[in-house]
Amino acid sequence: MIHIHRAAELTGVTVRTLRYYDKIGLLAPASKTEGGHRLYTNDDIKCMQQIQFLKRIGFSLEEIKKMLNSEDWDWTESIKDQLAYVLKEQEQLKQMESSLRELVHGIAIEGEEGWMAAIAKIMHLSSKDTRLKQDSLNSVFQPREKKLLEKVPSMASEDPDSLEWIALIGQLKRHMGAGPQAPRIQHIIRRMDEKRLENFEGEDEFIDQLWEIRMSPALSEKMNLYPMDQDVLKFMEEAYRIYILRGENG
Amino acid sequence: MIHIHRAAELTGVTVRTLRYYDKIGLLAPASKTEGGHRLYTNDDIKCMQQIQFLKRIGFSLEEIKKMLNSEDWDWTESIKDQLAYVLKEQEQLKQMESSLRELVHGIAIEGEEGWMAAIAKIMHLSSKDTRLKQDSLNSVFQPREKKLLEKVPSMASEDPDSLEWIALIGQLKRHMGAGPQAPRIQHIIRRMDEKRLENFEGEDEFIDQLWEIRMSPALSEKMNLYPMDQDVLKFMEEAYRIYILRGENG
DNA sequence: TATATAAAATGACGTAACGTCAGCATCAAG
DNA sequence: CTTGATGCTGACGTTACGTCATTTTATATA
Repeated sequence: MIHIHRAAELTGVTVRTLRYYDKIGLLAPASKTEGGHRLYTNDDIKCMQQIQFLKRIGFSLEEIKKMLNSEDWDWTESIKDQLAYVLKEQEQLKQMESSLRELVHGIAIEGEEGWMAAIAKIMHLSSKDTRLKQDSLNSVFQPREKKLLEKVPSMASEDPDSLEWIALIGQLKRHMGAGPQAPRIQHIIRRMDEKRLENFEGEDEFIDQLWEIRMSPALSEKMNLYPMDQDVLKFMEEAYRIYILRGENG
Repeated sequence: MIHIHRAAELTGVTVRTLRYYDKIGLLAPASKTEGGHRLYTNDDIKCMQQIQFLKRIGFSLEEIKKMLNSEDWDWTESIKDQLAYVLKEQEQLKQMESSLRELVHGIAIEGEEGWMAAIAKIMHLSSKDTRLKQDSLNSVFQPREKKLLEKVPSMASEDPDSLEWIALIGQLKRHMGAGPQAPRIQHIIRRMDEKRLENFEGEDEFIDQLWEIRMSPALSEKMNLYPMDQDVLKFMEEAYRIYILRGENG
């Protein structure tokens, strides 16, 4: 005979929870004192732990009650249902995660002041009509080039290559104040050039086309490329010019 | 001037929701008629869509209200928090999923009558030790070095420098197959070395210490550093050795 | 202008799983 | 018999609305 405080300790829940479960008829203690104090047995504790488990895998108290009460319960069915539900929840959370990462990347590059713009941009992208994006994509590129386009950094991606593009652009923006010939900037540019060669080798006319798109913010946004400010682009061009010149001379 | 039914259509929520948001002070319509009918403007609709977005990524109405009201809000902080929360939820759901799958398996083997036994087995797996972490951090580093530690890439970090570290490690891992002397690898290593000099100049013994921690996966994980596999570390050391040698010779 | 009808308003109650507080009863020890 | 610790019940609060029930307003037609 265990009183309620000890039972709460043993099962890891609060006293209130035990009383609540008693009240809703989920788990009544084996006996009570004359004064009405609840007295739990070891079996009650075990039952409680089972309830905790079923709760952890996502069943509601109402469902658990039904399961424990009815003798012949279709376990396979409810477990399958629950599995489907859990999988759906995971999908949703993944979407949330990707939206949040977009926001993180957006703010990292645009600075905190640009959050409103960042949200506006992302809102546009994550609106339910994904077909518009496909349409504009189809209108500009041929099938062969669409495969290449997948290698271009899109904001939501976690893949290391895309991630570094975003990181490099962010650093470029952050250190713009040092001027285009600063070593730190030149290192970034060199790294960008390396990556350009590695990822898009021999596809120069494709790159050119892409470049033009980036110069038009509206089009870039439609196509889900990471939007870059005009001043960053100008700065980048300038730094790149210097990089090429040094390469030719030294 | 749009009345409430149309506004509900445009934003994809119910009429009740709009009235509710008005009541709790989250979004009041721009004006009302004499009789008290709510009249929304286009700006109201846009605001509503922003609210919908913030809701979709998991913020509560209370949080959204605070965000929209206060002018200077720490977006990075709340977004980071939210991301952490979402990731934690995903972890939980994954655990649920695996438990559910085990249950399916268990019932398939034991038969429906054995479900009690199946649950008992699986219950064993779910213990909960989440202590430590701050402790281990305090025990290894002095205060001065903890400040430096903040510059080290942690998994939840959003700033471009940290992001690139993660991206570089990811790429290293991905292209390990090419061997340590491949140009692509050597470029990554060079970039890492540049960043090391830029971010941690003159803190060599700290770097060494960090390196040791990274060699111990358990400790590294506890401290929330980006987890690196042993083989990646070995590979990186080898590639770095080659990089240094080439620098000395050429 | 009177009326029929659609649409809008407010208010109350319900949800899931408890937390928190108030006020009173009971238990074990001294 | 007192006292302090513990337990009891009941009520209200939480989130983001859904679902009535009742009443008021807006608009179109006769």
